[in-house]
Amino acid sequence: MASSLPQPQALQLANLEIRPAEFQVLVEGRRVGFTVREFELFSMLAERVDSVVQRPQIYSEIWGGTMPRRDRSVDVLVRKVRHKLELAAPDWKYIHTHFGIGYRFSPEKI
Amino acid sequence: MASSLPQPQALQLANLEIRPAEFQVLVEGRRVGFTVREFELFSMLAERVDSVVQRPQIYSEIWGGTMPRRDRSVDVLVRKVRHKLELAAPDWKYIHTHFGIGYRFSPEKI
DNA sequence: CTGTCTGGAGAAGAACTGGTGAACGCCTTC
DNA sequence: GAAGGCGTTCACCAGTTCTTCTCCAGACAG
Repeated sequence: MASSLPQPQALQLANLEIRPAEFQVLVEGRRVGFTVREFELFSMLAERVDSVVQRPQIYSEIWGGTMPRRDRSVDVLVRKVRHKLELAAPDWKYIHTHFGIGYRFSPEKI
Repeated sequence: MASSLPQPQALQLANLEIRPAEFQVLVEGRRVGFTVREFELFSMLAERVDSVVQRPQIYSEIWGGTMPRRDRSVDVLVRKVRHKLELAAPDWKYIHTHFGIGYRFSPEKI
């Protein structure tokens, strides 16, 4: 029957298809396979394309509360997200580091 | 929101024939033998091929209301559906788990 | 060039989610 | 009223994910 589509809002961004309702991201049809946490990070950065998001802000949006000094959770999560994106799209770069500040999401083909 | 009545004749999907009017599914001619509940789960996933359906959504569509925390009804039902499908088509995989999210229906031959 | 600080990378243990088999209760049927 | 089918619940186990730790490379200041 299919009176309505499964994903009312699927976003397109560069070569990515983002399906918030499913916690899924597809690169040129291939499923990236983020976990829930990873998807949260990905989508919060993707919502702010091209702007640098500060580390403590990322922390508070995903974990809630204030980021403890010396906490590395954000870095580790960024690494995992980068890794999975690279597996799915080896010649693209999405998350850029801004030293001492935070991260910026900008899809760039190498 | 129980969708039960308006089903046309048989649908074909991969090696499956779905007969909504009879609550039955056939794999290459063999009857899978779902119960009503099992068929409900099967068909709600099958209607959304290739998209991940969240666990609570499955629950509310089949049982109605909100899924209680810790509830395992969906898992158990998925297992039964998987089991019967496997008996009927041992070298096919239909229902895929997305950890922490839900399930996705995509017929795949092994 | 050297020292210091920030982030990248890999790995181990903890915590959590889902898989699985079985028991239980409710109906229906014989 | 006994038996079987069905749906639900429970308990235990396995696999996945999250957190944390340690070590290393790169950036920046002096």
